[in-house]
Amino acid sequence: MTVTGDWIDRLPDVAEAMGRSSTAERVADMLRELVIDGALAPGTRLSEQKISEKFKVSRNTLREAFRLLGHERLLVHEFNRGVFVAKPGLDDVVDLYRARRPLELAAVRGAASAPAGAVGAVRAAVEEGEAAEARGDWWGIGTANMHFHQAIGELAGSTRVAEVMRQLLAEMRLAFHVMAAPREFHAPYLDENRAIYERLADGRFEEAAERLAAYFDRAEDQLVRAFAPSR
Amino acid sequence: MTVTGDWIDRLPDVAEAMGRSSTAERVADMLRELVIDGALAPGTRLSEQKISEKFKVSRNTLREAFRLLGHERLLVHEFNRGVFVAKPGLDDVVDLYRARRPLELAAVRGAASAPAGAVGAVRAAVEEGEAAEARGDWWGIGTANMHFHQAIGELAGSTRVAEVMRQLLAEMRLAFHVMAAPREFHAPYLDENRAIYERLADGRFEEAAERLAAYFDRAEDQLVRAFAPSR
DNA sequence: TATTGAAGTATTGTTCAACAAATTGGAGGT
DNA sequence: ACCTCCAATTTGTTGAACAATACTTCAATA
Repeated sequence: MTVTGDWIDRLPDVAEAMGRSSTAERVADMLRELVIDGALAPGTRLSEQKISEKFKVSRNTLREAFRLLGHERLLVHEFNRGVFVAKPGLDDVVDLYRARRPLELAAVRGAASAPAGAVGAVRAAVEEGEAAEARGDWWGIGTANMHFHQAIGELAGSTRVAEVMRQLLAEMRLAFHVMAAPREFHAPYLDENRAIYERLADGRFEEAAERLAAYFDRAEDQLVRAFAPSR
Repeated sequence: MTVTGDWIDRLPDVAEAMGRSSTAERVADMLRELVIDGALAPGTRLSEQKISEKFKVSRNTLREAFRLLGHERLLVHEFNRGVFVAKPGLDDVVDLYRARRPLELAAVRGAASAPAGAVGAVRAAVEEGEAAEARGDWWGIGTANMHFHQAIGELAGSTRVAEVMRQLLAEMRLAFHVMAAPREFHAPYLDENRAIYERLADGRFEEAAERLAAYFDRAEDQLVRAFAPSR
């Protein structure tokens, strides 16, 4: 039995499953959720004192959490003034699309060598969206749409691309809170997402990419228009 | 004279020029330089106590700096164990190229709408490399090469793309420290960089992109081979 | 010999209290 | 309405303290 073999190497990384996380990270997780869900409106100032009292953590720990979220562009840290919930403007939205487009398109075009299960995740996101639509949960549709694009990014099979996508999409989410009528925004894309998925599943990657490109054109255009009033 | 006009808006952001930065950021800057230049070898453990004494900052402030660099993947933070200089492996190098490729290629293909001065930055990087070669400064060649690709990324005209590129390239820099013979690695690409620049300056973007793609193939292949021994 | 267990030590995680430095807001004078 | 000055508030940073965890050492055991 001392012939351990190497099955041990194949064990999943349990590190995270156990409570292996700092309180700063947990605080950051909470704040991230609050920001993304819109509980904290863009532009809101986050007082160190109040929040550290509310969460029962020290100011130092809270500041670590702020640093985390600052790097994700969900909060902006103004020196000697405090941290605020980011308030994406029109220029930010344009910038976001400029970053997303090449990453997502390349991921789809190269989906032939996507990691196992990646296409399945795309399908899951499509169905998640359709389910949300069925029960009239428009915010759920938006969430599913984010999951869809996250899954698209995952096709690239790159940890870093996935990470970047996660950040970009979280910021998109914030942008939706700033714009005029987010409610009707996502629904029209449900069919489009399914169409993209089906081509993906069929191995017609170039077709899928073209559709995705068209999606980007339309979505950006629409979102930019929705931003016209503000900023 | 009260007709201030709007020239004031065009002033450069002075915020950073004045001492407008936290000590945590300054500490992070120093550490970043040390890590990128190889003064701190990959895998090195960074003791909070020793470094905070050396830099004369409190542990709390130092930890904020660690958080910053951790997000850039230059340091890895292992819970309850400390922070270490990241030690990129073969898989990381592959991942880095997977992220860089689509971003840089898209930037070059769309260079027609690059911001003013962006192409000039590419040229500057090319010449910086040639100057370094002339005086036999091989590490300078590597630096110039990073600047070249950073400038390529800048063609996309996106703050976020530029930021992502900066991070990816800093990590590449780390990878070079791990690999076998970094010395001879960069020099062969000097001519290639110039060729790409010239096509860029001539508006032959697709040609430039094709050359860049070929560069990626060669470089990744070569780098992966250089990693064979370790990890 | 190799593995397990039980100290003791060193390091990180987190909190707290204090003070310096900067921004904000308003009172008061012009 | 505008400017100056002052006070209140908030952030920036420090140092010390304690808890929780990891690392080391060494003895005991199979």
